[in-house]
Amino acid sequence: MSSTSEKTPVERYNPKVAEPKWQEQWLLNRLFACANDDPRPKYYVLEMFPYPSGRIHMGHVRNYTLGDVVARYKRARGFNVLHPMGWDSFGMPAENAAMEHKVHPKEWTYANIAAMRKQLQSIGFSLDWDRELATCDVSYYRHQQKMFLDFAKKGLAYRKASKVNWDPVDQTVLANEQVIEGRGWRSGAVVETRELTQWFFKITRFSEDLLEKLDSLTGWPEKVRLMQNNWIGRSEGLMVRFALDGESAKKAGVEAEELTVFTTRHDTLFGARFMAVAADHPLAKAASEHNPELAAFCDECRRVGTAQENIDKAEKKGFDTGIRARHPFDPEWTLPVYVANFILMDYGTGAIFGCPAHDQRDLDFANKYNLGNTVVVCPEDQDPETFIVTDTAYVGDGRIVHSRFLDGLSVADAQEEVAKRLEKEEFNGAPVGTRRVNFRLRDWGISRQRYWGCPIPMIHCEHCGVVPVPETDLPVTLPEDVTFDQPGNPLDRHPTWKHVNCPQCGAKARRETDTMDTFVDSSWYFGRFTNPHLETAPLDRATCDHWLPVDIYIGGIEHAILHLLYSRFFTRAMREIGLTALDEPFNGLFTQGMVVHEAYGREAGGHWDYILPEDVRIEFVDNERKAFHRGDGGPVTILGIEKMSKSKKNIVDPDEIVGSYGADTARWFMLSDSPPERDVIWTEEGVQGAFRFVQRVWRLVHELKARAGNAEINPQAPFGPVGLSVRKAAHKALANVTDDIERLRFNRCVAHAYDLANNLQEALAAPVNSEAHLDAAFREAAFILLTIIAPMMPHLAEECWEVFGFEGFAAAAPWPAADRALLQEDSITLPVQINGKKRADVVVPRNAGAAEGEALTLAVPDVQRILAGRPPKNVIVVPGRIVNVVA
RNA sequence: GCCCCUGUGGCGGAAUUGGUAGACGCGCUCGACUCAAAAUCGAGUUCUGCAAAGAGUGCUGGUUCGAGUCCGGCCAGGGGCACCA
Repeated sequence: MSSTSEKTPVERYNPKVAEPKWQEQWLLNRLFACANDDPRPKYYVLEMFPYPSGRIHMGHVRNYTLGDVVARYKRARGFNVLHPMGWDSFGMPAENAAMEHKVHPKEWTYANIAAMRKQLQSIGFSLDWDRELATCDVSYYRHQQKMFLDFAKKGLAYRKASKVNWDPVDQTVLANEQVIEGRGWRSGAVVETRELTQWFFKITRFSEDLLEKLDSLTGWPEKVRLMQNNWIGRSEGLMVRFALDGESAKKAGVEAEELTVFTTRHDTLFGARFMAVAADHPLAKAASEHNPELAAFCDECRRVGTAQENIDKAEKKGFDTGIRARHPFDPEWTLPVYVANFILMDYGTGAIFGCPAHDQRDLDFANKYNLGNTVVVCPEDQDPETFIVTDTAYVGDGRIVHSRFLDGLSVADAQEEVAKRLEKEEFNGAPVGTRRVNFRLRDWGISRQRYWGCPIPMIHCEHCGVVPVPETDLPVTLPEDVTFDQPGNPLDRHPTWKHVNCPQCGAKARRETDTMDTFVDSSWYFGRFTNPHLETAPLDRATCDHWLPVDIYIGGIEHAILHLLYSRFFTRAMREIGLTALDEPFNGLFTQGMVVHEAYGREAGGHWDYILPEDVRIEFVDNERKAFHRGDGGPVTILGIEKMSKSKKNIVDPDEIVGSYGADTARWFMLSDSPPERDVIWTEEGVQGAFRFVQRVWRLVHELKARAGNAEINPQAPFGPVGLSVRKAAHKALANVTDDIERLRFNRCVAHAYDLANNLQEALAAPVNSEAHLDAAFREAAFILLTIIAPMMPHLAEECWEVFGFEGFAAAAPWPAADRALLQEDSITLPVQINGKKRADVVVPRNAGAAEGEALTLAVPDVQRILAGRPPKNVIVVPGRIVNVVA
């Protein structure tokens, strides 16, 4: 580059050279390796680990950038920071790849991991790679198998029959999310409801605790706590045992003498008109045996299944079993017992008493079968004699009516009265009523008919039943010689793998061929990171309890329930088997927004032909943004801003961005525009803006270097006006960034950095010939500027650090404290409002009281002009803030 | 249906938590440099208005000396749950 100007232009900053250089230096100097026995206070930063799909996407870049800023900042603040990375590496896509590309899942997965590791390293995340783990490593999942056995011993893992979505073509269980419009998402086959015996984790043992401890998770977003609260779904009610009329039961061929229901509205017991049970209820099954019509009805109910759409469409239907139940307060009063399609077997007892007047579903049902209704709760503003219910049930509060001894009571009092009486009432030697807390939460079914997962270490023996694999035989490893040329579970059709001898009796037995849900793998990896190479146990208790809970856990909101709830369950289960003393795994939780991008397309024969952003050119025509195709120049429609997805082609590849602008630019842009919890819109202009700033910092640092001395700052030195303003700007920025980084307000940190750069540029342009200590002020300002950008743009900071010759690495430098004395001005300018509108300014001494403030305000010419001689009615002086004159 | 969140310039957003609305960035306009472009630098950019001034944080009412912020009622957008007895 040639130059004719006085200043020697600085060569542009080249991230392609600088970034790999510093990444290598950090690694060589082991700056991010973290020791368990370090005496400094600990800080555990964790981002949700990725599935190794093959390439990282912008969502990953955002997620790990957010975590990296915190990790680097906390390191600078003197913490021993644990910031690890791993791979959630079991799961379906590897098997799909095997089926489609004839590549072994293991090979595919580890190749992806290698590629993605390289990508992550190119972005300069300060990760401790010594602790890397993949859940498909035998050294990881062997411990999971051990935990499974320990859980089983404690009753936390068990087998039971349950209904599942079964894909008859792929011959596997599908999760609810994998059933689209009643068909398997891969095969397109109509999904059947099957009753299969599956392995479950007893998450419901901790329902109460999982709910209660939500209150202690003050570092979690309110929204996530609320979602978990709803998911666990606690409700208080009463279990009520209804005696069955013997004669009618006998006629129906049923031996049962009673029917138990769960209710939260026992105050409406006198409004009962019928009873209803689920199609799978034992009573329905027993009665079906003697009644083919009823059996057919029950089959029909089962077929409708659990798909949401069916539920929405389905009409309330029932079938009278002929059985009659006796009212608990009046043996002469009998109620018909129906089998009904809207009763769920797995909530409560699978049976209800129907009170049509005060429950919409019951009312719909009663109206269809002409069962009538009795109003027993009357709204306060209604006359009990005239208040009736026809099509809309009344579910609100009110006075109890038409209910014998309950009349006149409130809903709450009536519930208490009913509970008290029925607790004392006896039937067959036990109380009729029992108070009961019921939860919506159900146990976690973990069996998957898949190959690429953690094998469940159990053996089925004809003589001994289900027998655990002896611990000495662990791990149960996946066989490698498997085929994917036909549907179904490769483990099941492997010629030898499943054939084993029973560990108890030695007879020929069958290995469990189901593997675990991949959510199991991710439910404890955060603990494993604390001691990832431990061979003798999943965790070392002391180490685990030292590091956990995770101080800040960062990831997407989509895991608000599943992963986060499962991890909370696992922590409790691990506590029961003595692995930890921990209450909760994650102290702080941050849910980041998505990376979204404009989508572009052209209409082509009734469908949208999407176009990659890189093939689109944006121009302004008459002040309007227009898009054109870079290839043929034709007009392109700008579609909405959406989540980056392959199908809409609105994706930007991190490698491309890092390749053309560098990692720091990508990181800076990710942090700059939107608050981290909101979606960020990825734009080419925004990236260029970030890149401009990278270059601007580079130039600025060189200009500062040219003006700065080598002397350290002496705060007592007599600074001139420029030096003082430089120092004030620098320390203000430092104080602001410190404050905002602690609260994860990175978009504001970015703004403060811009502010400081603007201020410094202004100061450099100021016509100063000589001013005492100005060189030291510039040196200090450069140091502060680099300190505050270092967590966000670590490579640039490092390169500039070297330009200035500051000591050591920027990445290892301690965080300086802002000089608070510089943040206070001697006199301040207060806005003056007159009747709430800003009209003037007044300059007052920093410590001016209300009286002095008022006097100075009333002396301001503008104020006097507006008041025009009239005395103000009131003057409110908020010291240091504002003055409001009421005229 | 129930529960929750969010509405601020052309755009992303800021506003010390009741105290100067629009920081900072993007975009746009004008100018300087250049043969030219890029890069860079300077000026401007909520709306109406030449200006003085006035209006302004989804709409509407209220509390307050003072409301983007608090309260009531609407409207719009987004999310979660849902035959849960």
